[in-house]
Amino acid sequence: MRTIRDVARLAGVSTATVSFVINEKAHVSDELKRRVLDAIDALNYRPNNVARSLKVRRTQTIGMVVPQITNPFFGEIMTGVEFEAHKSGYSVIFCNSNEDPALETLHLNILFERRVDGILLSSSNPLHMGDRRSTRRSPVVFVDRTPPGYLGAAVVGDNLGASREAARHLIGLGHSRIAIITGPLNLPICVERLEGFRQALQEAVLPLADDFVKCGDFRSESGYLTGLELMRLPDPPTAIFCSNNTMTLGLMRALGQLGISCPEQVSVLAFDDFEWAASFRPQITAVAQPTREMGRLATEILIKEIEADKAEAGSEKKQTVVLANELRVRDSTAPPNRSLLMLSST
Amino acid sequence: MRTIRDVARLAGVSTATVSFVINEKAHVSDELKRRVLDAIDALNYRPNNVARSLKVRRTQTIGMVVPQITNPFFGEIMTGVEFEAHKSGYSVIFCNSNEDPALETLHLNILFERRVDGILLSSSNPLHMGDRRSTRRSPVVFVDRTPPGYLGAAVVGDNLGASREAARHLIGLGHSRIAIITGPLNLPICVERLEGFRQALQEAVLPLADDFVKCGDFRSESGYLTGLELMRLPDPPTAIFCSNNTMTLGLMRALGQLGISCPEQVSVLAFDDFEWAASFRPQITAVAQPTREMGRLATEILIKEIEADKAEAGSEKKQTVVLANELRVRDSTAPPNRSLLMLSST
DNA sequence: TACATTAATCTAATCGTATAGATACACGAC
DNA sequence: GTCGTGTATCTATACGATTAGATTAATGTA
Repeated sequence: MRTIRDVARLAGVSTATVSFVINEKAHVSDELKRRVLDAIDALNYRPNNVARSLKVRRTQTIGMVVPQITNPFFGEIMTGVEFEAHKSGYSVIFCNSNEDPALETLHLNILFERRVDGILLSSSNPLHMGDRRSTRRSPVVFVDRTPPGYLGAAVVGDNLGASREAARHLIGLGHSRIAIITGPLNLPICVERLEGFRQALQEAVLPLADDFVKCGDFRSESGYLTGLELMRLPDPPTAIFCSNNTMTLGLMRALGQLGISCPEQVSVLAFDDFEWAASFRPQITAVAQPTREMGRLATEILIKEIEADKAEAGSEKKQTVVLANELRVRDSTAPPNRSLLMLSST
Repeated sequence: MRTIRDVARLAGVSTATVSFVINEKAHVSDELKRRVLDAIDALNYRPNNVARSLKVRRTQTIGMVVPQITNPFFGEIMTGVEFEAHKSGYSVIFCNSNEDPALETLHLNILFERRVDGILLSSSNPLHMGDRRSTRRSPVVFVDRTPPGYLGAAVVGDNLGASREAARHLIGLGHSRIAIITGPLNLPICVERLEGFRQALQEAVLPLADDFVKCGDFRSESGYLTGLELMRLPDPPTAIFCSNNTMTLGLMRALGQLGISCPEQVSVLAFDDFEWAASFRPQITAVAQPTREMGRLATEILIKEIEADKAEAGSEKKQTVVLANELRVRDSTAPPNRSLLMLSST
């Protein structure tokens, strides 16, 4: 492997000069510049960024930890992250915490030891206090999921507002027996989604039976199981609000298995849209979050913070940015069908 | 930021001793070990992996370049990669080439300058010869897509065999007017998929009209457009074989828009399965590739090669591993319906 | 001509770690 | 008591780049 010294020797200059032409940091005469470039070419030299990082104390790398690398929701976020990072000359290391707080902490430590310049975190750790030490070391921007009570830099969706709007939509269609499948309630986003749902029901003076609040774990299987439970109740709901995309997949599978048609017998409204939702039946009415933009914006903010760190240590106004979500009404929600309802409950 | 020297000073030992206890490379007395660990704890010291990498000339990092980070197909592969890499103590930098050969080359160069220990590549560059120089520098394992005529390390699916089997399935149902939507034909995998399809038709002595071979670009939109073209032919096909998942989404959208029902009026068979295929109507009959396993296995092979490089320069038997694909028959394929056919062609 | 100023280039230290080789010490065997 | 052997620890250099500060050359000015 060639080094900057090899290039310097072949070009008959000092290593400093080679460094200057590579990084365009100082003016170098045309003559020397040519010789250096020729030497680089002849030796097929590529700078070693590890050495560079050690010296300049920046790696041009950001780390991102997500709870489910498989979930297209995070896939879209990652796409936005990769795009924005690459645009600004950063590479990104993606890590999968698999919804496991311990694994998340492990990943954060690994990333720190690699001296990433900053971290994007979609946390699955509700007790994030213990990690303050490790996250405080380098700038962190939270994406989608923040720790409870967190007030620093973050980019999130309007979970409460969107859920309230979603529930209103169902109520507006005439539903009064509405159930919700929540995610793990130690995550703030899940509490917010439940809270928005509750508010809408309260506005409309509708009851919310305990039976109608099912707590899942964001995995497909839990959507399937809680879906079965709900629809096997003596008086099943006429509409279900499901708190994320993977659980919705499970829910739809449960309906299919029970032979319950949607939206004729039960309406389904999902949090999180999927790209392919428009290609199949029923087309799901969903709350769409601007995922790619979330990733892009979080990265932009993080990089701004990283580069500000250099200039001034004074911590800027770190703010949580809340992006608006959009309710996309499609075919899976419709007015309750009383005749069918009677049929199914006999 | 604390360094190993700070730890050594506080513990009253040399940096070598600290290094030994951290890496467990040599025996250190219990007494000193305790003092070192206490000092590490007191200073909240974290080793700097950048410096370590420079010294030992390994970064414990692998780079992966994929054509579409958004596509769940690659998402699954990445999941397998991340899992296996983390298991072996490697981090992974994911890059998105966005099906752009120039961007792919740029990413490969960036990864090389970062001195990744190895590279996983799902190439969108059909003329990959020019890159030999850059890819030869560190071990490379191709995943899913290989360059034409490539014979080195790779993990791929059995495209030809699976396509042949898929076409046989359609033929077995009684179809004789079968169309195909291919991907870009400069990619070997696309040629293979077309070839397998052709072989099955030849076996059955069925004709393949030029009209029935549409070339897409692996994006949803091209599936939509070619789908429209196919179904607007004077004599449209009774079955369509679609070469990847995103184009299938477009195709289904086209059918929906034209009011053509599947499988009653046309059967659809897709290459690439989706996790959610079982949750919606119609449930798509698909060729499922073992994506996660592809990623996992490719990573395992790559890491084995990396760690062998250390020991012996002798290039092992680098082989292309072909994983079997599975045809999952669901609802989107059925025998052609003659009465409906008559109806639609008048 | 002598001197100040500026620009181009070089010298040498540094980033934080790993590790080869040197050193010191303890323990038996003779 | 001497010598060899093995173990524990330390000293000092190297990894490959950047960059402050020194040096040299070129130019302008009085």
